[in-house]
Amino acid sequence: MKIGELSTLTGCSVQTIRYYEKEHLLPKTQRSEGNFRLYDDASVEHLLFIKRCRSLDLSLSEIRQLLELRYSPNAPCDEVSHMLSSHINHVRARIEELINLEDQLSSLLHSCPSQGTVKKCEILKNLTATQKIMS
Amino acid sequence: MKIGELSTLTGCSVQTIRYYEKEHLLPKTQRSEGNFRLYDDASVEHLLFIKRCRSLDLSLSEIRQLLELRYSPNAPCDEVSHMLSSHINHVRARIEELINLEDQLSSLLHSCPSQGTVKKCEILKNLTATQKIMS
DNA sequence: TTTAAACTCTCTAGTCACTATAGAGTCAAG
DNA sequence: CTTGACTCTATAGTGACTAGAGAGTTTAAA
Repeated sequence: MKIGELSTLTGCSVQTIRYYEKEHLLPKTQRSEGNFRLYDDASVEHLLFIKRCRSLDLSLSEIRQLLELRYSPNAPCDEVSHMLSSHINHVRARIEELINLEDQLSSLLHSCPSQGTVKKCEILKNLTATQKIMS
Repeated sequence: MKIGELSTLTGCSVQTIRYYEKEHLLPKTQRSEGNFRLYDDASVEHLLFIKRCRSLDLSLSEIRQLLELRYSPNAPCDEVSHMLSSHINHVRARIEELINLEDQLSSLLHSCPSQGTVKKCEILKNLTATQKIMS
């Protein structure tokens, strides 16, 4: 199959597929006489693996490592779970940050009744000088 | 004061300050005879305003809008709170996404006892084919 | 007075994971 | 034989910086 079909089968855009090849996440494929890339079912599976990893917010370099492991059946499995758990830690930390952020933003929003002019806006005042926001 | 002092007073790197100027978040300053940028207390305050907004994850273009409002004392204050609340919505949505992600990652991690080799690794298996992960 | 260190300047390129073009070539159907 | 859909490579753009080169300026010590 050509790149367009691979694209519709996997939901990855054509440019993304070419980009993954350039980044060595997909191996270089055979080419047709007219220099079109040719793929097979294994390519679909391979690309779906990548896509699934991306949907879990793994970086391309993490995915590169996973792909290497994937094709090294006798490597110890620790590395996989280790990578995953450190990734989970990142996600958790980010959630904490965002929850904190949401708190601050809410306080800020409620500090102004949102009537009148900018001159008296408590939001802008709070943004200006203080590090603490009164709620 | 010169850019280095502004940098230490605000905690913004020198490059960042120059970048903000280029992006019109900071006005162009006076220059010394030797072409060094010269700042005053108002610059410190201005930059701290930007920094505070950045710490709330507002984009530079949002901050540009806020800065404009800040110097338009008679503008209605609605715009400020409107921007803020739509930003809060973004943050909340992102939190939801990440919590979902964390669930998936945890399930995935627990699907493998993390002993033995890659060949039998349930994580890689789950990443490969299925869209659902068994927990 | 010299000179070395510390600072500043502009300009350019790199980061990440794509996305969007331009301009050219290939292929199948009508 | 031409039209349209597809593909190719190469390049530039995104956001918010960061890092570096290579040059000029200032300040302090020797």
